[in-house]
Amino acid sequence: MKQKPVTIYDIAKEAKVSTATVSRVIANNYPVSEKTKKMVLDLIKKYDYQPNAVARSLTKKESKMIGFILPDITNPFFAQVFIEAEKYALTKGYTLILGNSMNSNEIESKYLRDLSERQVEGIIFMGGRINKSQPDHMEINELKDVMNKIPVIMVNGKIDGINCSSVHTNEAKGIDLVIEHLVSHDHKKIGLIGGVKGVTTTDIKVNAYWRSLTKHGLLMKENWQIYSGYDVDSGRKAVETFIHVNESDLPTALIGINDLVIIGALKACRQNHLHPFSFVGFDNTDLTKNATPEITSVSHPYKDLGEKAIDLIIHTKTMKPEEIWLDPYLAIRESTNRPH
Amino acid sequence: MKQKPVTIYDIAKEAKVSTATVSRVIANNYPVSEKTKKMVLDLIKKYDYQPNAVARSLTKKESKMIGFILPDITNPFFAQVFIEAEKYALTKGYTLILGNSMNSNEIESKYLRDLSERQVEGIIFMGGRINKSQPDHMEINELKDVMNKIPVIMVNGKIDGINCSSVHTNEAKGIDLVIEHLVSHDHKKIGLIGGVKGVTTTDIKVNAYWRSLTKHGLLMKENWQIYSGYDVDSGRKAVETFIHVNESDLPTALIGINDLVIIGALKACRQNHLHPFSFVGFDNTDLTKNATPEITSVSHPYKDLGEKAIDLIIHTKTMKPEEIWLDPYLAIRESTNRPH
DNA sequence: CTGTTAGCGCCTTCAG
DNA sequence: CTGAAGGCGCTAACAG
Repeated sequence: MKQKPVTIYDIAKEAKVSTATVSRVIANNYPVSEKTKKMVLDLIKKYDYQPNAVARSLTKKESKMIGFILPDITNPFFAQVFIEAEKYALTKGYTLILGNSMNSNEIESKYLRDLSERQVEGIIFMGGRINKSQPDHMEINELKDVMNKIPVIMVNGKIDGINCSSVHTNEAKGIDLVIEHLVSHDHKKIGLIGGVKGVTTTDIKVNAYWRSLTKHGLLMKENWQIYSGYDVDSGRKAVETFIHVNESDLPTALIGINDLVIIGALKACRQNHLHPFSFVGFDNTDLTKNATPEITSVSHPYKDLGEKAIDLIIHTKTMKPEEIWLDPYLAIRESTNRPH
Repeated sequence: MKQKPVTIYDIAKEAKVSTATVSRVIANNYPVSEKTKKMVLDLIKKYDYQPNAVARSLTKKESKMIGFILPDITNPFFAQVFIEAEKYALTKGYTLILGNSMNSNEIESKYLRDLSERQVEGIIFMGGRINKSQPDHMEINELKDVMNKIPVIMVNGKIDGINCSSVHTNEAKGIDLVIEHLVSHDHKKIGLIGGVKGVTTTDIKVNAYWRSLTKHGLLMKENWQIYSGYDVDSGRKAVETFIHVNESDLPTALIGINDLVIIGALKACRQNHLHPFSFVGFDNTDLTKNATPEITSVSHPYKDLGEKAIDLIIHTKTMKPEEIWLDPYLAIRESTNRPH
């Protein structure tokens, strides 16, 4: 089964030319006579010769690989960004290596190291340590070590003390869009649920929420903003505390820190026969389209996010750190209506 | 920012030993005096030296990378398997390279080629060409070419004319489980929707469906099995044709070829005020847990699927092709009840 | 247009 | 226990 691989040398020998010539016809970046070119090409086909990318990487000192570290590809939000990045990278001749950290710091570190040893030309980082407002020293230092060797860029994240390029969804603007939308549907009492205080993206959204309420002169009740986490169950729990705490004075619309949370909230409301709510998610994952009712959600500019991330890696060698901000948009669906 | 990388040679020089010695302390597989070992280790730390995995791959002729080609990582079914494989691979010292084919034949071919050039030690293949009952010659030949060089293994797929190792979910058994479950809840009229005739997994499920109905002596109506595709919309469409074709004589339970289809069906039923149905999905993705009601679904043995796939790659060098069949189980949820 | 010659960074005999 | 030397497969000057 495993045949010994044919090398550029084998081809050269049989073609009675030098390896340099073979290399040239493969790279096709240098004049070679039509005749020898054809001959070499024929042999390449005959033996199904494939250049050894590892050897090439070693000589050229470029691996044409880019690392991508994220917490969990099973999460459609990350998967969306990743796949856009991959599609784009492919057109540029790059291959991505995905590292799922599973929210484990050690695995994150392991991949950081592994990818760098594998000579990836850059690492795209999403989630994990780059979203903590208080990352520890070790974590920062590891990143810095890697950044001494290859460019690291962050998607929707930022760490104090690390100065690298990044692409961001303007999530604050996303919240603005939601609230404008709700206000235009006559909602005056709007709640925000989910997330964890101290996680960058949560903080951004929460701040934007309060700012936007103020701007629209809406009622602000501290109890209408509830931290609870990021999964479906967090959404359910949030609704329950909600009912407890706010009793009769409930908002007419609920914004989830992400889609999972709002789905949990929707389920909980249904179980408790609470219908006056409008629901808005964040991330615009498939979940929102598949839910009943279909849920309005803020969408990241996935394509741009992925493509810019790749561009930053490819070009960062020659550029100084750059921060790119991209606007989200609102995917409006059935879950937002006028309050009764 | 980009400092010139420190090599094994730099370390050797400063330690006044040979590169061989440094190599030995790194590999830690050969006697080296404690003193020089410590010295080298200190220097490695001092310069944050990391061995160049590309160079190592070249000399050792092993890349410690495994390729994984699948249609779309955004699909939680594939993502599940991939992530289990990745976790396991990591413990074995391997890194996975993911290739999303986006259901494009060309991309599939491109990755097949790219991964093989990158010297991955094997390729795990899911979906795409390995699920067609009539793959074309080109597709098969490409696979064969690759298989001459490195092991290829298939997950839940098989092609005539290709003889390689594979891991499978026993999907027929999954259908059996569903029907038993439904029968035990007094269902006698059971439908199956979704899928495409000629796609291996669909064919398996459809065959199992008829066989199981026979076995239980249930009513078999040709119109109760409807091909329609794999996405949410296919589910919706299936229900609509259903209503058209079967008019008053509707089954009391519906099985979806996968979770997406059953979710579409659920939505359509709700819109048409059709409530007597019980619903069962296939794949046990998060979708089923997040739906309302939560949907009963057949679960693949994800962990085993992923781990066996890796094992097959790692060990296949010394073994002859092997076919592993794993049993699914039924995740029972709210969507299956007794018929009225 | 083509061949020769050095490496790329590391590992692995083979001698000490 | 340690060093010297060769080579993995390919590319990039440098000569012709």
